[in-house]
Amino acid sequence: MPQCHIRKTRPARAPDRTGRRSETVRSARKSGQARWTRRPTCAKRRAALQRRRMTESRRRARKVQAPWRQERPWQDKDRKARMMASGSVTGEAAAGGRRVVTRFAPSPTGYLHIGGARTALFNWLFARHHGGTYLLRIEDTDRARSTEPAIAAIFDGLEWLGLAGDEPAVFQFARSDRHAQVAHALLEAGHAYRCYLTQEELAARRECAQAERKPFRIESEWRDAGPDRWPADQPYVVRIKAPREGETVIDDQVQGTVTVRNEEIDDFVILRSDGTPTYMLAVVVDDHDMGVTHVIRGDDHLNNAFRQLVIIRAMHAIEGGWPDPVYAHVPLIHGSDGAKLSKRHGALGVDSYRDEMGILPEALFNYLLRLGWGHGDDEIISREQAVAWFDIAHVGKSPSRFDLAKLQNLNGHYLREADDTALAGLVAARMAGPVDHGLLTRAMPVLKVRAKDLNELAAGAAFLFAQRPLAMDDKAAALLTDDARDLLARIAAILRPLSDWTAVELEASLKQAAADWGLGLGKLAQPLRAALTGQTTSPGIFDVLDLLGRDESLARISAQAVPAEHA
RNA sequence: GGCCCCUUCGUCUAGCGGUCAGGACGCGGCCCUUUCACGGCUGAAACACGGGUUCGAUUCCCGUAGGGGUCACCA
Repeated sequence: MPQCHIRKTRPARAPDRTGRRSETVRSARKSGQARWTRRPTCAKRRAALQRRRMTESRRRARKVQAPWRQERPWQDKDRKARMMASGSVTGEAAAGGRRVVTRFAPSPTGYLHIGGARTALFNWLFARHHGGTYLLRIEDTDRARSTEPAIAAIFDGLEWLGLAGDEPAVFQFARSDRHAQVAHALLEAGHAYRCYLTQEELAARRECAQAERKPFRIESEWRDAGPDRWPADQPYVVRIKAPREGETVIDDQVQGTVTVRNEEIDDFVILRSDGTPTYMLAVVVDDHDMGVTHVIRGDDHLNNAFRQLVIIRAMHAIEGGWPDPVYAHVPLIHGSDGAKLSKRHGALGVDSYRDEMGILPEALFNYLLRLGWGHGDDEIISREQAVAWFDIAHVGKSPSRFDLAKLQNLNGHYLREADDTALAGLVAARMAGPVDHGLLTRAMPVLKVRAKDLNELAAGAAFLFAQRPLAMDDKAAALLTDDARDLLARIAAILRPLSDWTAVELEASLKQAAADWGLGLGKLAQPLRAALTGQTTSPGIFDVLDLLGRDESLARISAQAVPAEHA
């Protein structure tokens, strides 16, 4: 009984949320009315406006009669009936009792960018939360733009974030026969037609419409042409027959109820003149064949959803078993200046965050999760918590900006939490010379608290493996005055006979020395730090001494020490 | 331009008719401290605007302004 797709289980979000979302203000009439006041003499416009007003008041009435804050929509028989009558509704179809299947479907045009990564994350999370399946599909039908390295980069990035698919990825290009098969089924059933319009003709019409300042919509005269009129040996595309009356409404899990008049949807191409499928056809067929129940993607696809639904419903009419998927169109991520994310403002591939910026996957995961989704006041959210808490209902409707500072802050947190051995391995790869892993690992606890990315961590660790004579930075050099050098000589004399070279022991004797000399500990610590690390910032000085060990420490101190009498 | 969507501190967000509008990043101050961090405390900082509905709107409705998306034989 494939026709029954009414959801029997509780929906992903609470009914009251549904209500609020569904009552979202639509601005459908805005422009229409504005135009009306400006151009009152156009009868055609007046008629159109009238139509729109009627649909609007009908909608309003529907809202009043259906207080779905309290009632579950699918229990409201009137509402359901109204919706059936008024056209169609998606959202309550699909997944009725079925296992959740989501998918991430990037096109391999270079790298996995940050917006795509978040889409993948939401799909993964949603599937995990519902105990469903998360699939991957590479949309490589654009042969010119799809390359092996690009595909590898996407898998690589996903894996790094822990978002690899549950099954081997589907490659769209390999399925073009199946896509064409569906197109032909549509053709045979009369839901699609051969269109012999050339691209030149189309371009001319488009221009013409533009000249008259009228909206352009393809209206092919081939829509109803029978085989008797088909020109022989002429190339043709296959266009879907989109409905021309009524409206289509999508009950989007993020955007709420979105309604589009069917006259806005044109007869788009599903099969090119060379027989290859278009994206619009391919997604629909693949999603169906892969059993995708929930389509979670960027809201730049919201308009496409209405087109895709045309195909889905036509196929459902032909063979059944093509339920509307549940849609969730997630707002896009913008750059720090609010404009569309571009390479300039951090729309880098996730590999850049990993390789160049030294970001940990946990940090990016957490950051991306919080970008557009919230769970009360929670900021630090683990993978497990994310799976337990994630829901579409709390995905925001407005686009968000990418904030590098916050990502780095989060990264600092996960750095501090990270395992020292693992971290040492990561840092070692970023160090110039050879490193002692044992030493690096021992130093990690005091190093990682003062870094917010792996590069800073590597920079902070550099002193451990520096060769003498130590390079001094400007501030450190300025610190090593004659007085300071004399002090270093005296410190060396105190330290050299020490039997126990431990942080505790060192601290005790240096504090004693400072007291004996009537100096603050800082007076000793800063020159010592400069001599030992070549810098003015480092972990605690006793830790540095301890880490470096007796011989290396004394050697570095002696290298800078000059007793006063010799100065 | 048509269509669609969005609008709470600079940024990410909580908020579901009555809150001192909460948290986080960033920014300022203080504490801790040998430096730098970490940590703790603390301060400045927001409901785009205009109309309704209501005893009462950040919250519901309408509009204005601004922002975004989309309009291919690209995906």
